[in-house]
Amino acid sequence: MAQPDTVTRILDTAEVLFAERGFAETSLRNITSKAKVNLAAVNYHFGSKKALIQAVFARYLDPFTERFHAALDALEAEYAGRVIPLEVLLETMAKTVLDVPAERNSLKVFMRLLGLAYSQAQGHLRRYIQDHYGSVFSRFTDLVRQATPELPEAERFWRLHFVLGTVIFTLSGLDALRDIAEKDYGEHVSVRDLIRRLRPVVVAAMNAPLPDPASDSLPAAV
Amino acid sequence: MAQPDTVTRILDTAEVLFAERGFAETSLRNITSKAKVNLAAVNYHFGSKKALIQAVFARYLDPFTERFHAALDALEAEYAGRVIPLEVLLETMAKTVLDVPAERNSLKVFMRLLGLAYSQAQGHLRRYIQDHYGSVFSRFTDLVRQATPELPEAERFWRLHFVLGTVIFTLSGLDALRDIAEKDYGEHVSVRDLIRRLRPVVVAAMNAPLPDPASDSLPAAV
DNA sequence: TTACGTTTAAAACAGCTGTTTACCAGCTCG
DNA sequence: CGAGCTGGTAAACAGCTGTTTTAAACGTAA
Repeated sequence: MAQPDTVTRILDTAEVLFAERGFAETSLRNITSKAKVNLAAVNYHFGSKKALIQAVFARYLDPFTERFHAALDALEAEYAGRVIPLEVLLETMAKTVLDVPAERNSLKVFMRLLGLAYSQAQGHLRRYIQDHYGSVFSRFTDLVRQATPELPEAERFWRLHFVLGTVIFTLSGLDALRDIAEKDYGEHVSVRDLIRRLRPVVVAAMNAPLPDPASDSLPAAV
Repeated sequence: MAQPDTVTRILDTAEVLFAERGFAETSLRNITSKAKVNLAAVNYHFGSKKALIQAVFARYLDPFTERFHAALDALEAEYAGRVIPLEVLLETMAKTVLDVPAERNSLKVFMRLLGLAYSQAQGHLRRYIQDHYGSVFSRFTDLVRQATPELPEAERFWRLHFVLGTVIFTLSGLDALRDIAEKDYGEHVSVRDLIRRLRPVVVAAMNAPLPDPASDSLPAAV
């Protein structure tokens, strides 16, 4: 059995270690020794550790954006100008997210990486993701806007991030939570189980009644 | 006005740097030089970097658990055996969380730390928090159980973590999100604003309809 | 074959990491 | 007085970090 490409071996090993321990806690020597690759190969092929991190993300996000754009194209064609319901939009996103890493059976890794990217407050990664993949997100939020015309602009913005928090937080900490759930409720949950549970919660969150107008601070722009 | 204690100076500086850059990315030399304290002082007073990290958390969590227990005591006395409504429980928790760091005006730091603690998949911190502060959480979930008798055990467990994800995720990434919101919607949000927006969403999420039993509207992959 | 660019290998690089050591100031108490 | 303690200091420790350098092996084309 021919070993995969050196570049591929590095990426495969790096994404697992990054997901397990974080970026700063994973050294290039950890990666290269486990991948059975020479240390210098990383700098030769990727240039730097930062670039390697970005490459790990790109390997997930590039196919994701491509398929998500395609899925949205299909939806817009199907609905032919009519408003796409919110549930359909959310379902489509979930399907695409689940679909992309399925080939490598590594949804867990993907979600952990997203969680890490978010919890890295400052730095190159957030900028990189924003710059390279912000447009897909914009397109999605535009469609969500059309699907929820009754929501004020700012409210929709915040609610989208609320549910984003729920999903990333839950799926990125899945292993730890699953251990607790299994111990306390003797119930083994799969990722698919979890998404089934997430759906009604997310929909309810987006459709929640508007908050009371601010009482102890300036009223929001109405 | 005399400089604060060496121990306090270390803690004050450490919590800010940890919140800004994470634990691994913050060296003891970063902390001690900014705090104008000798490098060895950290190991002298705390023993190790790990212990310093735990001490930073303890300074928030110890007062929090104390007040939260007190607040729950008051609630149980007030309701005298009757079921405490879910909204009241959530409101009480929010108030306590807001109350604790108000003295140092550092709610933001507190939430960032919680987010970091959660995104650290493995390691000492999760164990430490679980061991030292798990009992308050258990008491709270017991009360939530009584307030939501219609929810299956496992469903309630997951929904609590869903909303926990929303809150921690949003508040710990507050600065970045606030910048976007301000730029796009010209609206400045305070933490209190955000909690006002969070309330109906969280309540709706907890009260969402139960998911379809193991339906398969999602493609079967994996 | 020679020649060439690509890929791997091992070693060295300077710099930073957490921790420990040895020492000193100032204090209290016998 | 000196012993003993506490808090603070500078220096050194061994080890790991990302990156670069040097050398060798490789496959392919002339």
